[in-house]
Amino acid sequence: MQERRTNRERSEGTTATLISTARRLFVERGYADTGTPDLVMAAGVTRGALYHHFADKRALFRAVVVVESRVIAEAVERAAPGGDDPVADLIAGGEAYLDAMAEPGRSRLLLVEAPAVLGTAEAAAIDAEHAGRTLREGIEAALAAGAIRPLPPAALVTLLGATYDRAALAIAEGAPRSDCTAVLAAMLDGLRT
Amino acid sequence: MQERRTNRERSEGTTATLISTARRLFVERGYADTGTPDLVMAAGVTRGALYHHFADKRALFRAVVVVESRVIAEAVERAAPGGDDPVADLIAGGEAYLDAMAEPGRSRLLLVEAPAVLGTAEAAAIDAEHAGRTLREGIEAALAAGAIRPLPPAALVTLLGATYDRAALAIAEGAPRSDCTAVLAAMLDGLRT
DNA sequence: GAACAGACATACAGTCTGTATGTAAGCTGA
DNA sequence: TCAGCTTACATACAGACTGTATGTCTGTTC
Repeated sequence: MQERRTNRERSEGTTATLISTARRLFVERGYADTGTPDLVMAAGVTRGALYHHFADKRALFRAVVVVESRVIAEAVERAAPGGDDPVADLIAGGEAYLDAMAEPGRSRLLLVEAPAVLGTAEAAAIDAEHAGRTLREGIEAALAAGAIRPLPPAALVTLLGATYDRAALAIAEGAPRSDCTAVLAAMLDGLRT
Repeated sequence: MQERRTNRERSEGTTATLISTARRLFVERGYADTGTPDLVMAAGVTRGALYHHFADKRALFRAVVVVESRVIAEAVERAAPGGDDPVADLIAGGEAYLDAMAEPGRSRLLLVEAPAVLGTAEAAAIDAEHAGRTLREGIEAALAAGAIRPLPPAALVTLLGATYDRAALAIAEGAPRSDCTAVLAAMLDGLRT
């Protein structure tokens, strides 16, 4: 019953197991309260494997954040592929974002722990390649179409993104989603031409 | 030259020294990278003193967060004591908030580390007693005066607060303040009746 | 198939946190 | 005023964790 595997398969399998296990534990207990001994035990490997594939615990956490960010961005893009009404796309993308962020623990991982562990700069850079990118594209499209007021795009992306982020966190902590979306809609109104 | 001090004076002096030293080090290096040995060395006391006055490292951090929050809230209240134009007060308070948050490291401490270390619930509770309270009062006044649309107050406070928070962080990281305030003003416009 | 590289497993060193114990100084009632 | 008590520390210790160094075994390559 010895399963014979190529080296590449071994590596990919081990890293995938580590990342998925880390994702679960970091979500359940948080980064600081998840020790690498526990983590590798749950993954069925040893700390040697972890430190062979990742520079340190932080690098593993970063990998988890990248995977989660990618999942979010894909969900948003699926919901708002970019039609002829940019503001409607923004709203649809926002709803999809809140849906994707409803996955338990995800908002804490991406919005609370990631900036603290990786630093705001690195966390923002990861976001800018994924969910943040979809928001930026949506805003640029709306600006180009003249649908929203000519404001600095970078600040628009940052502040509108922050609003959606905190809405996701609030909903995860039990706030009524309809209340949040009502306020979000009003704020978006203010950006309209 | 033995200075004779009452026990109460000793305690107050030691805790004050610990808190101010911790504030400096947590701001400079962050919570996780500030060890208690370093901290007490810088404060000129021993770890025994620290653990005599605080339950654990987290409790000391919490004390720092409370002090900083209080400073912010006082600055905001000084700038917006509550006049007859609630929206103008909101804007003035927001400016004061951004000013107060410009103190280097403060935004990271309060907006990034506090939620990660204390948890979002406890960080939000502390905020709700200080800066968050001033915002809530401002919004309630504006709602009562009919100056802004009748939206759920809790969601308004949360999401508008989030926008100001992220603006403070962005400014601390070099974003042009005028860009941020322009977008903030537009979003506030959306809330107006 | 021999040399090499990759993928781990194990052992170790350093550091940190929280606790338990010891001590000196303030406080308090008779 | 002083014996007894309490507060405010200082010191010593135990447990845990992170990152590194070293050893081994399997796949790969020439």
